[in-house]
Amino acid sequence: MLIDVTDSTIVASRALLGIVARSMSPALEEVTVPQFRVLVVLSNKGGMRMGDLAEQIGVHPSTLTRTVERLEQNGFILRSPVPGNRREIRVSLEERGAALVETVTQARRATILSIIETLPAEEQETVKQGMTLFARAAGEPDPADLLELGI
Amino acid sequence: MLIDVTDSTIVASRALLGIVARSMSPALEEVTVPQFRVLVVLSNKGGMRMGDLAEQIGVHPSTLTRTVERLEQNGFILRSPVPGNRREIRVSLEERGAALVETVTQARRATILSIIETLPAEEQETVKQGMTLFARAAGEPDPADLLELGI
DNA sequence: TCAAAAGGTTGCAATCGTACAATCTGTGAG
DNA sequence: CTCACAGATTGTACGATTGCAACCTTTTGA
Repeated sequence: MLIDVTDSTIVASRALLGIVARSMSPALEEVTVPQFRVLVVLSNKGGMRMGDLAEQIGVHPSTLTRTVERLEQNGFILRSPVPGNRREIRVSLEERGAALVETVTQARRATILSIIETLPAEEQETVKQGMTLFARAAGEPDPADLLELGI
Repeated sequence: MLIDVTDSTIVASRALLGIVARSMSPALEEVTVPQFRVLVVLSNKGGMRMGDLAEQIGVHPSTLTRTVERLEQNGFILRSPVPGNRREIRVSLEERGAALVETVTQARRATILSIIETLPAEEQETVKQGMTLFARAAGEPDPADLLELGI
């Protein structure tokens, strides 16, 4: 029985992964995965200093400088001086960057919604309860893990 | 209500994605993501010709040649001539490659199992039903989508 | 038999990500 | 004021992915 639940969950996870990957795929024609990670972090946590961003993402500051450079050149983000401190640089999302993340998020939601819509109401309720229980038991995922995939 | 189910599912998907990413992360210290994709395909579909493998993965044959070269040098896969045809080359998993994929799969199962174990039996049942319903409604994910993430 | 097609590999070039070391500018403590 | 430290960028180097074009060998069809 325990095996049953695990198997069901693994199968469902494959379906969800497919959805996530597909939702991201258009974005990956505009930016690379590491670049998208930057956008996602900025979207979740808001603008921040270069150093903090590098730490969040887990790359060397010099690496981030180059990545951010490319993102800025393509209009996804903005680098601006911090008032009152001329050493630090603040990075934040430009409209284009925010829109890209938003597009992916919306696509994901829309896909899931369209799948759930195909179920009768009482089955929707079951899905909701099952997902909620699992999510609660699993706890919040480590953000660093999610970043690995650029979520 | 529809929104509720969608939200629950999205939250659960984040948890599942964290699990998937974390399970993959040790493997990514041994191979790159594109390399891992090759291993996964070979694990799922068995050995095949270079050309077919390139098509499965969606890269140019010449790209695959180089990737496979590296995997072979590190003992993850094997390139062997096809008997009866001296043009084609068959690629298949070496023990080391199979073990790597297996490790990731097992880690994923173990994590999910450990989470589900924390639930009382009747909640496990609910999770099972919910996951099963969702998975069925979602259908099989397009393998090409999954590959995007190296699953 | 011979030319065309199939299957793979090599040469070449561009792009990224990555880190380390060195550097430059600013800040802050003494 | 000066010196150590903080924050970020530049110089440098390397490895990986990627595709295109050219090429070699083998197969196959006319």
